[in-house]
Amino acid sequence: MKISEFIVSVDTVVFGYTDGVIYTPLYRRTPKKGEPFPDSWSLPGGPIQAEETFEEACKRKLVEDLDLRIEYLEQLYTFGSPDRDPRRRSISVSYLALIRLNLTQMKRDGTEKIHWFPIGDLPNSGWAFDHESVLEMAIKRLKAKVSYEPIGLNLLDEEFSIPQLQSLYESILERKLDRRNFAKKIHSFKLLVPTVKLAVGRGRPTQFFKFDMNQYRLLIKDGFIFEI
Amino acid sequence: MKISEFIVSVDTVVFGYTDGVIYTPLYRRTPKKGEPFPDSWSLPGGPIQAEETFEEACKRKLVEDLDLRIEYLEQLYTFGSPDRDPRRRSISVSYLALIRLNLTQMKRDGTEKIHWFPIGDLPNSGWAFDHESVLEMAIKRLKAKVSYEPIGLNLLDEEFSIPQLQSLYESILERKLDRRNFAKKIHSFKLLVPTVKLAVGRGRPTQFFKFDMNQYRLLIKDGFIFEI
DNA sequence: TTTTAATGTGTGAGAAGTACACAAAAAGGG
DNA sequence: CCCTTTTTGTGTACTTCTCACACATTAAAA
Repeated sequence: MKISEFIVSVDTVVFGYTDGVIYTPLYRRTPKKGEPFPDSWSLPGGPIQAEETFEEACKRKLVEDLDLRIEYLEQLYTFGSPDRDPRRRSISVSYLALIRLNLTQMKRDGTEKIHWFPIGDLPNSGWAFDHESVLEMAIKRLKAKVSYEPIGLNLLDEEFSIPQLQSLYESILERKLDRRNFAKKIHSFKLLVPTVKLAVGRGRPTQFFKFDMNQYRLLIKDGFIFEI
Repeated sequence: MKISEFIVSVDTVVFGYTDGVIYTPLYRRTPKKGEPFPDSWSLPGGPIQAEETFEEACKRKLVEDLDLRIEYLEQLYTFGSPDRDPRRRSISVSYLALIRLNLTQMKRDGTEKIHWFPIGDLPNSGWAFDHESVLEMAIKRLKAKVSYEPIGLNLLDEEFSIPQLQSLYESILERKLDRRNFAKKIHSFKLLVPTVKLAVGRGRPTQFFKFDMNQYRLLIKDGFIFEI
């Protein structure tokens, strides 16, 4: 029997959050001889090297191409239909990454080959490979997972307020939540520890919190389920 | 930059159900020159061919090696740490499959290289590659998914009774469920259509049902969530 | 000083989950 | 043939969670 070998790449869907909007960076492919999909939008990623794990490859590419530090990384899905790459058979292991968005860096990217798109306002054509499906799947996964695991926190600063957390959830889930019920639920977990008060902006000053990850891990072992 | 190529395989965790027990078939590797893990237990699977999709490769291997017809197939996870195959870098895209168990076939398998293990009584050593982790992950996925998608039905005959369905759930979830509350919940979905009555065995005869998949798909579009 | 904007907190009604008991139908045993 | 055993089918009360909703507090802006 003939055993074939394939090119294996990683592609990472990165999500960052600021001001009520979730952004994802896309890379505009430069026209190059022998490279398919010139000028199309693609996810950051590329072939993995002989001795690195998938995760290492994701992180390496994100540092090389976007200078990004990842807070959270999970495998999403592996795409490998025989016709996904017009050149030759290729496999793409896709990942979902969450970061704390750095605004100044994001601004800078706007002028280069990287563009940050709000996930509600993505390009509707000009996608490379199957990357539009990958991104769709990542958005679906984020929406589903944020409801039963506290991964959303990786999109916020380490210290955050309840209103900030609520806005984040509202952005991801695309629906309004009741302020009082949200706070009640969050507090019922007893996983937030208050930090210093910050009084920026109008209105009553907001209490800031940190997430108690150790306590969370303990509760998980006892069968606790975080659920928004 | 050097671009490497890798062997890509599929490995499938198959689950079948009968008499209150979930079984999975494992393959005992024959000692062969150049083949790692002689006499170890491995999942059914193998290298994918140049022009087939992952799913096609799964199905082909299961027919070739086990003569199995699949009711349900979903991608599980992709394993590819650099040291998982002692020979060379290899990638395994793992799948989870559900079948309607054929008892006579399962009996026959017992005398050959395939053994069907109850998932509560797996070998505790002698595993090939990372296949023990793959199977663990598949069991976790099955347990989680059966609660919010009606995939368990793929393990039963097309016509089944409520008590049969309940036993299946109890086997997968590893806990007893209340008969009345279970029936109430199942009926509340209005997704079961009664078929002929069968009166085998002692006790009051049982009503059999079919699952109305079309109706289910309609409800899903309206945001309905199946939840046990 | 008054107004405006934002945060913080409690209560009651309805829905859903959970515990629980008795009736019906058929097979097994004397 | 009747009584017992086994298994299925169904309803009700109690508890828990969900969801809608209003007023007090604090500081900036007018």
